[in-house]
Amino acid sequence: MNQALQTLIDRGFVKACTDFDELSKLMDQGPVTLYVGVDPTGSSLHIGHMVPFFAMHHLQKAGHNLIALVGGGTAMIGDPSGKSEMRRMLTYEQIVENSASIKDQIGTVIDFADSKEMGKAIMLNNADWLLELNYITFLREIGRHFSVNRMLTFESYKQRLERGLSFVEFNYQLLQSYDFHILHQSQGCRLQVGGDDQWGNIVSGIDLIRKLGGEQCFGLTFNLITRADGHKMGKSEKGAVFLDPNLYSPYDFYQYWRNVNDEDVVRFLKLFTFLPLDQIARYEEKGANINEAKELLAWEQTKIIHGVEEADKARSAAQALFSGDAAASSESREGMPSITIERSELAGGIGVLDLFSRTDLAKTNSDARRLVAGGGAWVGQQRIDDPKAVVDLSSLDEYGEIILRAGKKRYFRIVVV
RNA sequence: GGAGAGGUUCCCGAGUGGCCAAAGGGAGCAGACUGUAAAUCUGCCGGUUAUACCUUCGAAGGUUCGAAUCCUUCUCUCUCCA
Repeated sequence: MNQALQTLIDRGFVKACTDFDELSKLMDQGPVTLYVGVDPTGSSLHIGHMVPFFAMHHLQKAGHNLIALVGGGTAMIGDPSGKSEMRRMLTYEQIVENSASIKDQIGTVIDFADSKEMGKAIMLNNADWLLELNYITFLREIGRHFSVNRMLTFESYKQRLERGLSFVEFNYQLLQSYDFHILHQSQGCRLQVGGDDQWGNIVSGIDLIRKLGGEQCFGLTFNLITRADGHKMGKSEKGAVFLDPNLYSPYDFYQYWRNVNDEDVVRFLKLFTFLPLDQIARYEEKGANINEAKELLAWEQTKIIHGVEEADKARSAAQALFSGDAAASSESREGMPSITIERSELAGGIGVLDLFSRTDLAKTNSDARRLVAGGGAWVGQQRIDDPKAVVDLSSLDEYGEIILRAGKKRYFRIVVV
């Protein structure tokens, strides 16, 4: 088996391949150009989106060339694969804007700069060829190769037939197949990778290329990553775990990984970090320090996405807080989510409910009230049991700040200016 | 185009004139237990200037002392027929 391909298998990425043996041979012969589709429907990716890119990182290191294809054209339609509802349509401007920020995020894992010892990586937008398509020409040249009977046998469409599927969405597979064809022609792309939900679309792209007289192409899909508790990867109580630090703070990001299930740690270390497998193997032995593994995972992952500095900050903040030493060094506090409050306002006294609801710890006053009633609200080292309690300058700690806490894990820093 | 079923609080899903801010489950939050894990148990789970008040049951009107519940129109979804 080809070394790079074997790496992906060993690290737990691979779900299926159209032809392992042939693909392996091709990859042995030299750099292969491969592509993955990127969904630009949001301004930020979340960690669930990153799986293919972590996989591609390993391929790029092995010298293969990558194409991240932004679905600027297809996003204007919506993909039915595995979705229970039609995606909302976006304007072209939104998509272009999203693509730019998404490229930066992908850039944390794969390298768009031209470095000699690795494969090249580029980003393309299928709007460049889809928007100018002529309907009749498309039907004549592409549409005739698709059998509706066959399409209806695909699992993704079967599900949607239960709930309803618009004609527009039904066309998605043709467009994605056409993308592959275009990339094969213009970039020599031989391989499409993606989540397992893309299997049907990938296979039909390969078929299309063959029917149009192209070379044999390949498809490789990755496991859809699940969590031991059955939740979707990348979803947290706060919503999606976005990569954009403004949507999901590096501290919370770190905490997300720090709190993964025991059963998930090793699997995630393989998938979401670049640590060598023998180093990860240590944590597979029974009796291994599982909490150390979680810290490692959280730090590595935060480092990759947000950089070493943020990773260190998040780690020291977390370590300080959870060791019970909430008044830890001032650097460790910087990793904590915070808001600022005017000194004069604090001097006049602020009700605890008001204060909590101004942070992320409570959404509303009522929410804060429930927190207090439940015994989960803390100001500094002091538990608050009176919803009418008032916080003023006397609550400041030795750093002239106030650390609020909700429950055991959620901290928030009030900076006085 | 015709016939029928239906849109309930984050999700699923009860409720068919007052006892409904709306059963039950899930998710979520908090407490206990722990290892910043899981499982389990307990409480909470629309909003507010909070034992009361305000806004919710697809939308707008109407009947009524009183409507998520009845009537009208509109709208969306699904099923069957063409």
